[in-house]
Amino acid sequence: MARKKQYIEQEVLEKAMSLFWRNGYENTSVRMLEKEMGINQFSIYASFGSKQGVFLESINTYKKKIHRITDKLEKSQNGVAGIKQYFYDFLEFSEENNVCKGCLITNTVNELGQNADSILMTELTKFADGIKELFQKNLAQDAKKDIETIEIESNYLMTSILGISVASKIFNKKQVEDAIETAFKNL
Amino acid sequence: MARKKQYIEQEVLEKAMSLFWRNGYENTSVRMLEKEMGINQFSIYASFGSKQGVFLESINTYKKKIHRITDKLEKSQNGVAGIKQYFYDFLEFSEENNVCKGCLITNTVNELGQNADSILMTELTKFADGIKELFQKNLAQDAKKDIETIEIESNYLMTSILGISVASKIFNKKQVEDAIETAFKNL
DNA sequence: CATCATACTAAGCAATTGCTTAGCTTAATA
DNA sequence: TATTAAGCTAAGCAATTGCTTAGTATGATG
Repeated sequence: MARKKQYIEQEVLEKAMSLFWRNGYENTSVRMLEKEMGINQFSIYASFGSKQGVFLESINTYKKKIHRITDKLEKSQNGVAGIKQYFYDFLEFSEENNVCKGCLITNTVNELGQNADSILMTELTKFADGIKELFQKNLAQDAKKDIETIEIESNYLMTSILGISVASKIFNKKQVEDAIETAFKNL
Repeated sequence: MARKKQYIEQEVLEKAMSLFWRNGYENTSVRMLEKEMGINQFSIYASFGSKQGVFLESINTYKKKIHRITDKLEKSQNGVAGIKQYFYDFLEFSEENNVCKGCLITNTVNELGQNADSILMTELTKFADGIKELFQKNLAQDAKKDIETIEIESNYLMTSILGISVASKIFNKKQVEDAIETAFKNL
């Protein structure tokens, strides 16, 4: 017995996510969100509680979006080759309108660091841990690799994908591809 | 025939740099700079013109500070081993009070990206290009490496050091060292 | 000692920040 | 058709942003 929402939360979240992805958390104001999401501030606060709330949901939306390629990695049976494919998949994923935005999660950790709210930080860490596990799972498909090697190489891969994430925002495609190709010679 | 400044510009810049390094550009307000630098806003604007001006000088101060280790890389004659040493030197350099702040230049590029003012962007790019040249110079000390190999491997090294810079802010020392060791296995 | 260019203090500027609220519109129910 | 719970509009809140300025203190020179 009441009025219907004139917007779909998932739809406006996609737009919010895109804005946060491009500009970072602090450099995105609620006024900017208003314009991008196409709804009034009242509606933003009614649906998501706070700017932080919109961001948290944007992170979740991002996770759903990237799930397409993490899922592919999860199902891969090609060992290191599968991980390398994930690097290339990520490169394609982080691109939009020929603008490379890196990884929203990485960008956020890099921007907020220790200052990040603890609920948010938990979400970011959970994602990173998930990726590391996928790397380890795929590394373990090579029976020659023992536990310690897998630990070392997964640490290496985590650092590498961070590098790719940042590099993709500033270097050209050839340079990033050089990096990926050389990075996997070590495994 | 006038009053003397009660502060030394280089001294207050060190403090400003440290604050920007910890918090990033946007998350550092002029009020925070006031407190950290220990001088009034009037003095800040009299000496540096604007917040942007303080930041630009902070970048220069950073360059001078990091010159200690880039200079060591410049003088190195150990080829790839010299570059690996630079990675470890950087790790130590970016640490302060047991808090790892990464690289101020990298942090800034990552935060501001395309939105950075063009004068600032020029300074950032110049620094990155300088590092890449040093990598190439050291790679070239191995006579077996041809020009194309050097180009590819320097692109790889640039991406790697970016990764180390970000990783150092979130991962523990062992994890970052794993990354460095593996990164240099096959160069 | 008097001058006066420069430095310092602290108050205040408009603009923007995240967030709230008063008053109106909508639409499913009785 | 009248009721009413929910959504929407737009104005406005205090706090903070980067920056300025009026008034005062300083100290090397004449």
